[in-house]
Amino acid sequence: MKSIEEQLKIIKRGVVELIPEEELIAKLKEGRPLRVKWGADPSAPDIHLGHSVVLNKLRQFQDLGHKVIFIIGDFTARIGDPSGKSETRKPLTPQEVKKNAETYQEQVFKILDKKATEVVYNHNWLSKLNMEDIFNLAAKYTVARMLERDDFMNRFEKERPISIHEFLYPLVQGYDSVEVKADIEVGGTDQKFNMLVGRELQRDYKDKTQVVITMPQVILTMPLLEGTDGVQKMSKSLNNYIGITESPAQIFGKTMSISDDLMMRYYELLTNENLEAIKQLHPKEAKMKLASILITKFYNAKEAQKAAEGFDAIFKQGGTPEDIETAVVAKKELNIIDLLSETKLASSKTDAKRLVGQGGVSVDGEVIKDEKQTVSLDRERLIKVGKRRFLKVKNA
RNA sequence: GGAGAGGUAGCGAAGUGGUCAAACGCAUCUGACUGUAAAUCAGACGGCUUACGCCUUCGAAGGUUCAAAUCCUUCCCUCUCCA
Repeated sequence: MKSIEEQLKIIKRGVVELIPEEELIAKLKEGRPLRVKWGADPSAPDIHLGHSVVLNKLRQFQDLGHKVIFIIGDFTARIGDPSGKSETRKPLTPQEVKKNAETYQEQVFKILDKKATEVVYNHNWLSKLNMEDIFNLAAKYTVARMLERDDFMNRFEKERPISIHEFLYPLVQGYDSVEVKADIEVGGTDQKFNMLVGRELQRDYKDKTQVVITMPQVILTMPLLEGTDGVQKMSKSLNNYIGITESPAQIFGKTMSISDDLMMRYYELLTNENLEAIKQLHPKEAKMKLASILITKFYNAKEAQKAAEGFDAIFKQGGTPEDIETAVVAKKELNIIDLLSETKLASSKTDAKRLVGQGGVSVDGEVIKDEKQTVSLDRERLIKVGKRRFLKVKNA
């Protein structure tokens, strides 16, 4: 095991806040594998680069000999979180949760070391709490303190609804820390409040759980990664994400489309590259390198190489990518509009007409201007919509 | 329980009987320019139709009217103040 100093150096890389550092040092001095908690809600099992910031940190802990306790928030996912206003997230069935949780794990273990990870489901203890337990839990915190949380305060000030049970979420998450006897909890800066609640609850429940917790969990917050738009945090609902299960070509393309400023941010949070050295590169070269690093991480170096070559082929030489999907259409010949809508390249016929009218559609490299044009499928045709959507179409 | 305000397209926000498929902003999409970047500029942005036009949309359901996002009734939901 590395020295305390070495461990601290690695642990602190990229971290926003470490609360409190002295306690972490004290824990590290005990020389045992620490229990590092990380919780996830399996309602949308799609991990993207934003999540990977925290996952990388967890992996670092594992590489230092510590253990990750991965809590799958299946209980909370089943209840549903109504933070949106019109679209109350519908509660998931146990089957859905189970399926999501499995998918989630597959993705998580692209980054985490399975051997050093303990996977637990929080329904195991949460579903056993009775009304009395819940009252006790709820009594630990006050409304004023709950409203300290940014998210709640904002909504409160903007006169947006906050449901009572949402106040329970931080408590429940904190209670998880009690159950799993966490030494450290890692999360995004948006989780700071919830994680701090965990600290307090661990102190409060010290006697009840009969666990000797010398010190409550240490909090470690990681920055929230901006999405490809460079402004808002990466999230699936904003459609500004790069998912780790996306194809190498997609990851490459999306990475290339981010702004130069954002690129440096990604380098900082997602790689271990020397930032000064990167700044010396031509921005385009640097961006291609970043894309390759990411693909190597989620796939392998070969795929990264392939994606880079494919990218060059398309955009430098005006060619097309190699792995284009092929759609099969029943008819031998059909109108370009129908073709676009049937292959889902356009969301509707009106949309298809718009695209053609704006010169955004080409077949076998030829731009189609006339929306009445028919496309014969006597052989495979290559359809291109916009700058980066390709589809091969052939007759069945 | 009482009083008041409000629910409009992905989001924010105008619109208070016909000229409303609904201004404007953001997001998105397409084109130009580029490094498939950003920024900028131009255009599009409910659906169906070659088109005239037709159909569906303004919390929900009914109703008034030649005509409703706009008026009436009931219901659902949110916020504020009082208790």
